[in-house]
Amino acid sequence: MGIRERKEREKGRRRQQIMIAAKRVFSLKGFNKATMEDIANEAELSPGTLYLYFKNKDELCASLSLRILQYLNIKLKYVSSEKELEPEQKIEALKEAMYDVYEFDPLILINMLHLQSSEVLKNLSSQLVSDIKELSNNSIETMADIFEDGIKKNVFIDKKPVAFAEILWALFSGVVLCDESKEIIKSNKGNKNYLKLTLENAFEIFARGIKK
Amino acid sequence: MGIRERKEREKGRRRQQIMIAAKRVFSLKGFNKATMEDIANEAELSPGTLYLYFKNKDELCASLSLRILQYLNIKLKYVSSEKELEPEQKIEALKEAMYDVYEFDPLILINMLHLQSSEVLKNLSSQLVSDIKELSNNSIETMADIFEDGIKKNVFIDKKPVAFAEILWALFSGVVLCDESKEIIKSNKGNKNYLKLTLENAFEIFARGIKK
Amino acid sequence: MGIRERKEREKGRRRQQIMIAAKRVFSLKGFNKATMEDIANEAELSPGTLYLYFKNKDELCASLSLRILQYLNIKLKYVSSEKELEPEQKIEALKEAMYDVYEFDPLILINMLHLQSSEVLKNLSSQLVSDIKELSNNSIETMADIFEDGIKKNVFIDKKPVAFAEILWALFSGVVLCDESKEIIKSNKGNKNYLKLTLENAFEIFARGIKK
Amino acid sequence: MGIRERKEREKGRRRQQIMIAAKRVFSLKGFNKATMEDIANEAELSPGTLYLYFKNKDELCASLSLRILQYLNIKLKYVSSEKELEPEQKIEALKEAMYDVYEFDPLILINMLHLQSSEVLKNLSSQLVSDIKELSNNSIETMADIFEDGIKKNVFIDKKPVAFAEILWALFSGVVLCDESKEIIKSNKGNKNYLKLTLENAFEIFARGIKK
DNA sequence: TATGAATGAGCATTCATTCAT
DNA sequence: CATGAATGAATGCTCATTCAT
Repeated sequence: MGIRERKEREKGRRRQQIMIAAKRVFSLKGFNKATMEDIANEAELSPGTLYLYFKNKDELCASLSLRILQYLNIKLKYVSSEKELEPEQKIEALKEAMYDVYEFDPLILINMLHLQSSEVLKNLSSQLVSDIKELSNNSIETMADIFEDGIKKNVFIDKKPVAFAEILWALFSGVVLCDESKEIIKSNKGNKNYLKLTLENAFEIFARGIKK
Repeated sequence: MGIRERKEREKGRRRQQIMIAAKRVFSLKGFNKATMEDIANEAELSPGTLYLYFKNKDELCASLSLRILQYLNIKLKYVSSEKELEPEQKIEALKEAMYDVYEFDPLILINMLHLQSSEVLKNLSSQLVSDIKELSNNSIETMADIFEDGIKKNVFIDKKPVAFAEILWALFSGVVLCDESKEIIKSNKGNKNYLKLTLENAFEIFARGIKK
Repeated sequence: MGIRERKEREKGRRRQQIMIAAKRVFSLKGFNKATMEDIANEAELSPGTLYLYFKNKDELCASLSLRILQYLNIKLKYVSSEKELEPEQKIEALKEAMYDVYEFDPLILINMLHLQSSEVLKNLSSQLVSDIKELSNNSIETMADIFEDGIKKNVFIDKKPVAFAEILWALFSGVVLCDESKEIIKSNKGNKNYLKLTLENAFEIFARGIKK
Repeated sequence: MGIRERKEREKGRRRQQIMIAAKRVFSLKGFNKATMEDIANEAELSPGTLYLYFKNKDELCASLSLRILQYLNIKLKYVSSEKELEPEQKIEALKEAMYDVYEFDPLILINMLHLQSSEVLKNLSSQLVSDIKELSNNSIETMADIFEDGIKKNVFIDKKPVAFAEILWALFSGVVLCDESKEIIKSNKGNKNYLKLTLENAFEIFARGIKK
């Protein structure tokens, strides 16, 4: 292992250390009332050091979201690739994966919501923004794939895999989608109905589930 | 109508005016980056005036949540009381009600999430906190009633009405519940599993919905 | 006098109050070591109040330069307009004017130099930058006019009025010129020789002055 | 050459390398906005290394001034010692020398001005302070000598050699003198009129220069 | 010697809140 | 009631300087 490599790894460790501390402090005090000094104390580092690893407070927060997305993505990819599982088993595995994610970071929803503000996005590096968007899309697609598989094998009903993926997604990070609708609105090609449609799809699924 | 009454009504109008402005600003900048001055400008009032109608910024935010809860509650009560509707029609009406709520204030989710922070709760008057809790409970109960009705009439399967109510609730304001779990955790009588259970219930319902 | 007018005047007074305090503190500690809190204390105001009247520290400093330029400009305009003065008397008046300016604010040179940094210019409102440039140019032109007048009346030698104006100027605010050369360099139309030329002109004048 | 000597020379080289980098960075960003890290990057060294060669940032800056003063001093001494030159040729040579200095480091004026702050002087080693003062005085004296020479030979008018030296000096480093007046003011033995006198002298010379 | 990660004091700036008018 | 100028505590962030390697 070269020196460069070791340093890179060391740097990664520090970032983790800070993010874990941040997670603890955010969950205790909320994003706003948590100060960088709080986080530094929790990480047993000095305030200045935080800025060696994160450009600013918003970027630290967004990195927490990126981290959970990466974790989710790995889990989903793994479930999707398990060839020998039956569709229903895959759904079961998916369910477990989602639980895992929640266990890993119960704050996921709040973190994702915090990204919603365009004022926050201004403070993020474009790299980070595009990473988050890419992982979000990947996750939705992988979830959809899992359902597609069930449909192909005639175990699931048709038409709703994406809706299902989305309602799951909405539960965890609804706002990322919301953010995309904003862009659609901006570009004058769409309207505010995205979340409404998601809810509508969810209702249809619910409706089937509760009927005898 | 006495003078006192008229003044009371006038005061209510001003509060509405401010809340509408706050909603617009929050949706644009997010709760944290929105300043009281922004809101005052949007409301065409001076910053000082805001404090004649709301104790502080957190209470203004919480009042937005209370407002949407009141709106939701009226809608739900109305659906529940429609004796002549069949259970499936009631679900359909419920669905429309939820859409209405979303149309009325798409920010509901974020507002509710913001209440989660115990640091925020400290700043609220106990009156406001209890109002919100009461309306939250009423809404869940009314939703549950609607499903109960269907179960009694043998249109819906048994056991899941509350689960259904909760998943809906989770979609809109899950975090208020989450906040309660926090209190449970604090009092050392419970654990973090509330949202997990909600998700679990949701999965079961989903699972039925997608099976042939 | 309308209310608006009175407020405008009041605002101007506050700006003066702050600038006078800033001048005192800057002269005592230098621009960098002077803190906004120092200035606030000196002005018997709170730090926040400073930002109601000046966008940031750099803009407060630049405003000091603008202020002295305005003072200089008035003095010069007055000297230039005195029809009944002989050229030599005008030069004498100009000399007194320059002394006055120096008495008014001995820090002028340092303030002007501080503007030199492009990093500082970034922090200034474009309005302020253009005001400063305009007044600088006006001052040079008015000085040149005074010498022109002497030349026309065959009291002064030809060709050097602008050079003379510039050498005076260089003594007081050389860097503003320097800054303009920077722009010339940027636009690839010029080179770094502006100050050199100024010196060269000065030398020619000096040379004449010291010869028998 | 001994090892000690070679090391000393090596050390001098490093100091030069750093000062050259500092000069570049200062000219780009100004003294205040330039960071030690900027300078280290420009010098392709690490920040820590800078402190092996300079006690602190202020001392690095002052060393730049010292360097230019040394350069100037050598040039002046050489001009002064050229016995075979006529006074007017010496002035011409002096002029060239000043141009050279300006070419060598156009930032000289700003560097000198920065030394003005008594807060800066506190951070300098007394050795460095006395070196700068000595070289400053030497330079003025050498310039004065050059003019004296012309006066003795009846080529220049009497009385103004020091004034001329000072006006030149004021153009380049006026503030070092200014700084001395400050000390005089501090010790309650003098007043603020030094620069005023300098200007007055300059005016007299100018006045002669522009008359027919 | 050289490094560069870590430091932490210091500071500019913000903004919820107040209060004299 | 309404104002909005003033407040000043709070905090994000910087950067000269240090020190273990």
